[in-house]
Amino acid sequence: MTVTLADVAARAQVSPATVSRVLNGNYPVAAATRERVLRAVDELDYVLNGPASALAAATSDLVGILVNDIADPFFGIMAGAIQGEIGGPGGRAGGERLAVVCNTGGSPERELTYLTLLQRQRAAAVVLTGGAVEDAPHAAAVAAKLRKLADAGTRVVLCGRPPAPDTDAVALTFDNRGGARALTAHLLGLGHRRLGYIAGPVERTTTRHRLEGHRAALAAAGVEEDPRWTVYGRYDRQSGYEATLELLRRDPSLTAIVAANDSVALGACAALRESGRRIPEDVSVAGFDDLPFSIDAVPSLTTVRLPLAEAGARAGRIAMGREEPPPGGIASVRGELMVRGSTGVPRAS
Amino acid sequence: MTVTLADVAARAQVSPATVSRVLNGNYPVAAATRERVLRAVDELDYVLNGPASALAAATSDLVGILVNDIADPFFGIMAGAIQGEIGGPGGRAGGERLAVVCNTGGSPERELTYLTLLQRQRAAAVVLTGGAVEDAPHAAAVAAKLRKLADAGTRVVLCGRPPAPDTDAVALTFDNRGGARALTAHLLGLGHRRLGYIAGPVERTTTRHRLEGHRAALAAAGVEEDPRWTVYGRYDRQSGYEATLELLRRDPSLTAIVAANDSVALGACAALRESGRRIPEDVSVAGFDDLPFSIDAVPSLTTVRLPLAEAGARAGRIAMGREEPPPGGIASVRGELMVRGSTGVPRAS
DNA sequence: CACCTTGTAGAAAGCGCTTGCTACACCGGA
DNA sequence: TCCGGTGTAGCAAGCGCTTTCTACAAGGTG
Repeated sequence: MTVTLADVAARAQVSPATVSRVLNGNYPVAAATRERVLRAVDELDYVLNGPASALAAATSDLVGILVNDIADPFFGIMAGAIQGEIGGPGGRAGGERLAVVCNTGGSPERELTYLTLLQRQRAAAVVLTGGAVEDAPHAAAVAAKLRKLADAGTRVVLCGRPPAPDTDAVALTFDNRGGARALTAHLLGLGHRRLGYIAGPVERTTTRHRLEGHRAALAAAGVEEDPRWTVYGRYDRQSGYEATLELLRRDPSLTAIVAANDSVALGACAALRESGRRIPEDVSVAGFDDLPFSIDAVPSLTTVRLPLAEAGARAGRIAMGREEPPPGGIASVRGELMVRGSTGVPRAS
Repeated sequence: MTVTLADVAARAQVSPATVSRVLNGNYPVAAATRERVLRAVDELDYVLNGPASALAAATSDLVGILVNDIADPFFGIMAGAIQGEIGGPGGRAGGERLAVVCNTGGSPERELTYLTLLQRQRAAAVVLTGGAVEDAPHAAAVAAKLRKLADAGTRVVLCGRPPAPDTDAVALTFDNRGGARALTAHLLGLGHRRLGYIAGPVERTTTRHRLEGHRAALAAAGVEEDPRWTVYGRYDRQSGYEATLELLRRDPSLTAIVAANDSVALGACAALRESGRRIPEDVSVAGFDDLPFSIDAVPSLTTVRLPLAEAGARAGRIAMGREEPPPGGIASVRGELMVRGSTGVPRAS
């Protein structure tokens, strides 16, 4: 059998209650007694029974982190930063929490199921990252879940995700619109007038916001947009590759391609190169996020840097109650335009 | 208050035991009764109390996945694949498990702490990914933990990690040595004789194995190695950048650089380019892993493809008991040499 | 010296669920 | 009619911990 609290108590010649108190450090215990207990714990190699403890205390030390795609560094970086603050190991004494990353794969059902699972585990906090799915019933279901979680005492934080109305979830949103607008404005400033846009999945808020920013910039500059210039895809490299070929087929005279994110931009570069076009002499390319590899693209990628790690860390701290939530529970995190080699003045047409 | 089993039982006019049995589906319950219970569950919006359930049943539905760096796609891809098989949501009915990814940051202490945390939660299975740290005391501590976990009924699987002796953990190892050897042999075949090697952190098994493979290839070709040609670093881009500068300083006549992994190789490319060298005309570069972005490097990266997703999926299935472990509990997974544009014949010196 | 603090430790009542065992119908066969 | 299945459901005993309440000793105070 495994060692229990009672075994430790017997060995240390104290009551189980005392052992529990020593372990939790939330009650005065005489130094000598504590010593004895700790020695017994050590000798017996005792490990607390998490479920039992959670049941009795009606709280758990689990913190859930939901991500759309764990293989995507965008989420990996945020998750890492969040987890770093949650502490898990390495955190401040006693407050050892198990930060768990759940991969929804962008599927609404999985998202809900994971939330239920976390609710079932009575998680201490939940952090949802990345764009939400814009499906009314699903959004409502998620909001209801979040409300229920909050009611049960779980702290809910959204990181890089739009606020959830009717929920007291704290939201740290990325200013996707603003970033996209600045990016496209940069391109327009260089003289581009025929810009292709490779969007992400239609139903994602991130997709919509970035596209809106792009269009706002066009509108502000008085550039009329051709509907053929927008293609929807996924947030991965291959999607960028395919979408670019499609874009070129529709209008070979495009002088710039704005991608939904850096991975997509990389795919776009590959497609352009294969079609014999030079970057940026023939076509400029821009991404979004500024993931680590973007600077190593050739030419290096013009993009919008999102402070993924910083935002994640902050979300983590808020989830742990170690930092005040922003006023109103909502904060917008701005991106920074990184102008690099992949964008330049358009070729004289 | 939250809804409990008893509330559901009252509502459905049955005993708590019956409700439990309906929910777990491990005992015959009359269809009509089941119906009634399920309706009550639905109406009350009941969510099982995980800790209580785990305590009573002495098992939990948690599965832990330990990774060295969650922001690194190498781990992200594996973790995603493992999680996909673990099921979490989307898995087969009833078997809903919470697959949790824990980020050790490559720190031995964190690794141990996470293992303890998982042991505390009475995890159903644990998958450790990536290279282990080669520190005798630490290795022993981990082995002891793994043994204890196994004793407690937790299935332990190592994925992309060398077998742990004296442990009945199933191991799916990557053939780093063989892959590295093939890679360097390729370079030697092209005519290179002066090859720089950028290794990972010294204490990692992965680092050692890849380096050994590299040296084995050199030895087999009768090429004498200069100690100055090896530099140790981290597994990230910046490390590759810095190490390359160091390598060039030590010996500007190198005609090829073999990197510990693709990220490092990317950093190496950047450094070479900045120093005015062309790839592969002046210097060939090779990576390892074949992460998604490697094919988009310019020129695209010669590397060794590791079947990350496949291995992860297999590890996940084994962890779930849905696939037989390999004979002897150990399987070696081979990499595949991907020859691409970043390697070529050396310049005529 | 009685009395109240203060500091420590134990007794015991759960926390919400699972499950072995028991109980009760109801059925067909003897 | 009696009896041994067979199919369902309930009882109740925990699972291993936390925490309230109580107990007691020691020390200070009037």
